Amino acid sequence: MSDVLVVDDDASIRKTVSVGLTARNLTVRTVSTGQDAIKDVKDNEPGVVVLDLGLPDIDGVDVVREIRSVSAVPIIVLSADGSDSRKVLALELGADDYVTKPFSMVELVARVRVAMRHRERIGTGEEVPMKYSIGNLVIDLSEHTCTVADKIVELTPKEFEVLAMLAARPGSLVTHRALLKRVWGNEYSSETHYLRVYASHIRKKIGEGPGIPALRVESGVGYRLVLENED
Amino acid sequence: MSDVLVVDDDASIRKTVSVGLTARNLTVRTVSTGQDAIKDVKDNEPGVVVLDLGLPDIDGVDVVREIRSVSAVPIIVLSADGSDSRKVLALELGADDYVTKPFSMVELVARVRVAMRHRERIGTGEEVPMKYSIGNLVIDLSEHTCTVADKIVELTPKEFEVLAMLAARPGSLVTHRALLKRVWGNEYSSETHYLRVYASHIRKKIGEGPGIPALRVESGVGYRLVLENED
DNA sequence: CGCCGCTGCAAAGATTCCGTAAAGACGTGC
DNA sequence: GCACGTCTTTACGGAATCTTTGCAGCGGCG
Repeated sequence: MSDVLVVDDDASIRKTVSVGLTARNLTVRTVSTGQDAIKDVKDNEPGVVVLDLGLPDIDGVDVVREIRSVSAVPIIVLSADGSDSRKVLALELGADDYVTKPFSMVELVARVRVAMRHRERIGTGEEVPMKYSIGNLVIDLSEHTCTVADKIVELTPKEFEVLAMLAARPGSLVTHRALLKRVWGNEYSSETHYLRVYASHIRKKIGEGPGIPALRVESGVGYRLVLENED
Repeated sequence: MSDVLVVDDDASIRKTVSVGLTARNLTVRTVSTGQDAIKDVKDNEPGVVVLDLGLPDIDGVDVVREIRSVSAVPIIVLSADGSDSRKVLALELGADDYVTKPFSMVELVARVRVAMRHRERIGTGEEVPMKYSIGNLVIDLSEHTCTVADKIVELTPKEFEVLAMLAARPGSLVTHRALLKRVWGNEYSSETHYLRVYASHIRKKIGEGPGIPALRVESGVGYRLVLENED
């Protein structure tokens, strides 16, 4: 229930985290590989998983996918640096939070506590969808594919992340800042020219027409994905 | 809950207001000094406060300040004449509306009702609602959209902010200064010509008609969004 | 009535923001 | 090294937005 599974190949991090969390009255179990992590989740149903993305055997993103296929346990991802694009992918796949290394123990403990409180809620129906459809556009997070009218559209990683974030809230405005923070990292939150370029690419790739959502800009604020009905 | 505290040193006004509001099924309590008013707010938590600015003991503006420091109760200010500059000050300190003496009972009752409706919203836990509806006008903050009778109205960022601020307190007066401060920043707080231009744009975009709130100006003071019922 | 402050509105100018293309930088695999 | 895909950076025309300005109308007041 209040046990934490820590997954990291680095023994010193396992030690630090383990000691830190134990000191806060949490039961900790540590493993060093993705295989063991998945097995432990199946066997012991931990309360929270703290997962390093850089594992020796399986890519951390795949571990998230695997865990999500069998459990709704909150996952906190440890990413090597802020620009690691896999952390975004991990979040899209259902990870709940991430912490960038190096991190302070206080921070991690805080996140773990938040995740535990969250956990009580997700059991009650609100699942993280693995697939977003807006008209003929389908973003499949688990397959990591984008299709328009059942035809696969090849997107680069960054294009996919931007589009996935917009597709997660169809019709809603997503600010420049939010997009930049999540896809490029906190420190890029004012480099809006990236968005201009990627918006252009995405539009070209998904095309336009009835049933295809349009990527609309709100000048100076952000972007949104809308399915329009021409009058 | 639906009780009104009337604060005025003039006994005849206390009587008039008291009778008028009671006739509309409202519970009325009257006091004659600022001291008593503040005490009553603390002790009895009235639903609305009707406050005369010209009190014998404490300046009305200070009473507003005091009440605001302990309660979010809507305050309707009574000012001696239209040129009383303290009414603007009172509004900026958090009063919700003002009525100039002499006033008609219908007018005051209407203001009290608006204030009560406003209060119900803040009372029900939803301190910062993500959506404001006034008749057919809906401002959705999370989607960042504005619709009139379910049709999307495209607003520029500044237009949206101005309208959202007014929609957050439907019927209540929002001062020029408050609008300018929030939308343009502190240093623009006297450039009222911006407001004239944007008020014009907003009116043109949301249109007018039954169910559509009107953007009314209170000359020299501020703007308000009111849903009118033409007779 | 004339003056004055405030407003609504329109139009033009200034500024910021966007879309697009194109070229350089970077890493990966051959 | 070379080819390739991706990301980053830059530049510029055009669009959208913001700011400024001018003028007419309205109401209060002497």
